[in-house]
Amino acid sequence: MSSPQQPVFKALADPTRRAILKRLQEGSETAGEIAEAFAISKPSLSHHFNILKAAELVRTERRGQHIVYSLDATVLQEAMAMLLDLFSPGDASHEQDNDVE
Amino acid sequence: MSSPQQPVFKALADPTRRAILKRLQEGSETAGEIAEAFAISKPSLSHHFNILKAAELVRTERRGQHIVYSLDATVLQEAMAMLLDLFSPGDASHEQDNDVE
DNA sequence: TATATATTTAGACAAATATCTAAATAAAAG
DNA sequence: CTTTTATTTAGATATTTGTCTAAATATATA
Repeated sequence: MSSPQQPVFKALADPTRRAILKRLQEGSETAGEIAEAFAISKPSLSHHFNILKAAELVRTERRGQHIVYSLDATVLQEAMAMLLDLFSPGDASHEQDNDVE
Repeated sequence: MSSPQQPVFKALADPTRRAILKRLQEGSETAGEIAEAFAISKPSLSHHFNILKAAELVRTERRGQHIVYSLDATVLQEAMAMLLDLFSPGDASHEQDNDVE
């Protein structure tokens, strides 16, 4: 079994992506709206969107010419659970795979 | 203000490092003991230790010729808090800096 | 249909990362 | 004080990552 949350931790490792999630937490936004808030090019943002989508941290929906991004908290919860696990010695009943080859 | 938890998320992004933390959660170990559990070289592990130390996720203590590594959960809690923040729209009273240049 | 707007894909490139082997350092034991 | 054991540092290298510009795609509108 290989770690299903690897893409999530990778996604969270970048400050720009965390900032995107932070914005989306306040409400859905179009790619363009998000792009306005950052100093990097739209293609670069698009690349970050792809990583967030791959990690299932965001969902997308087309609305006319716009693509609306919104937060998907489900996977975030799993990542949290994994971190929580690091706190709680003893209870290893729901141990996760650690993906070391 | 620049993100103080950037090193933590970077540290957590690597599966080997997460596995190291996981082991330490069960109890402190020497560098050598940890190394035995992984298929990579000791210098490579040492590199990972440095990153974990820089993120303040582990502490070290010399015991004779051995160096004992143990988990430091403090910073982990802060990371958790940041993730938790992503869940709770509305309450922005303890908002964190997002470190986008 | 032609044009404008929104977003993504393609391809290039520099910087960061994970890994390795060889050498250095530190402590213990003979 | 020399040797062994434990760990780290140095330096090299291949891969991954974040960024860019230019081009492609998709939708809306004149």
